[in-house]
Amino acid sequence: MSEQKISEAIHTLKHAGVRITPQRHAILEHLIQSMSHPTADEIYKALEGKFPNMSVATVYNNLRMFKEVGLVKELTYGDASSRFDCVTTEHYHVICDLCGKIVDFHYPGLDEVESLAESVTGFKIARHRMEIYGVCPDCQTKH
Amino acid sequence: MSEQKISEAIHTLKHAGVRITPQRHAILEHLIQSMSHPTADEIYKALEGKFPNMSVATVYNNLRMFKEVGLVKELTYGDASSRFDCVTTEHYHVICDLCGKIVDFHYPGLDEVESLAESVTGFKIARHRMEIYGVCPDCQTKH
DNA sequence: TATTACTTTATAATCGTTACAATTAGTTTA
DNA sequence: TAAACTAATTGTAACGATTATAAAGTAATA
Ligand SMILES: [Mn+2]
Ligand SMILES: [Mn+2]
Ligand SMILES: [Zn+2]
Ligand SMILES: [Zn+2]
Repeated sequence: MSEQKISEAIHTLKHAGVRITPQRHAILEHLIQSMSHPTADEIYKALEGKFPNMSVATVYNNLRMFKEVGLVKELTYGDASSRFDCVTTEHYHVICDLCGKIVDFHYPGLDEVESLAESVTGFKIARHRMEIYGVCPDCQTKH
Repeated sequence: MSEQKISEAIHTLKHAGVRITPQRHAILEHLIQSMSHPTADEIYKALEGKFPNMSVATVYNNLRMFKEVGLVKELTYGDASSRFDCVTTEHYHVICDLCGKIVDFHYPGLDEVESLAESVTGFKIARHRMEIYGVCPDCQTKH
């Protein structure tokens, strides 16, 4: 289960010459075990019981670090906070307009879109992002 | 040309019971004639010669208004400012990773992605967003 | 142990955006 | 037309997420 993933991640960090501090370990563990897409502040609040003195800057610092070594991806949205995803394999997200729930959505990739964009615009395309919006099953039943 | 579009937009506004103030007209005109995707601040700066006393709040207020009546769409990005697009027909954007240039990209729409997402997740899908990232022709030649 | 580099912490600063209250301008009513 | 009402603009304060900075703590190394 997630034990496996945590120790892999720690190995990656050690290999990158990064110290495994208690705070760092806890942030990583929370990210992996939560199975969700938490914001920096959600992580901060989730850990304040265990680390009453941890600074919110520590959460941000470490999330940036994790991004740099490829352990997490940042999902950015307009006004709201960024969310962080430790599933770094290619996938999309379906987001509920009402409650904000984010669900992973695996899809074959849109290579043809990229190659068409490349030929039409002359850009050298590197990647794309896509999110799909709607109303989740829970919110549908709640009227 | 854009004259046509401006008068159509003004008609829409009047129909919505909105006064056409000089500031409002200028913001609208700039949006339509610029043929680009300006930020609120870019609009503000572009008009400060003509309206030295205009408040930045006026730009934001009117952009929100335009959005509400469907004249413009807001493109939101992570950290950076929102950009505003007065082409409200369905299209995508190709964005340069180096200079930030935004180019329209028309593509048949991804209805199959939406319907697959709907069946897989149980969401009632309403829409999606997609952006494609790469390096623009200009930035490619500048090495 | 002394030195060094890394990490955390606390807090100030930044930036885009919005809220608010006062003022101005336009519209309707008497 | 004048008064009353409504909409819009302005200037500025506030907000919220994130980053910068400097001081203090901790681990690694010599
Ligand atoms: Mn995900
Ligand atoms: Mn566009
Ligand atoms: Zn929902
Ligand atoms: Zn470019």
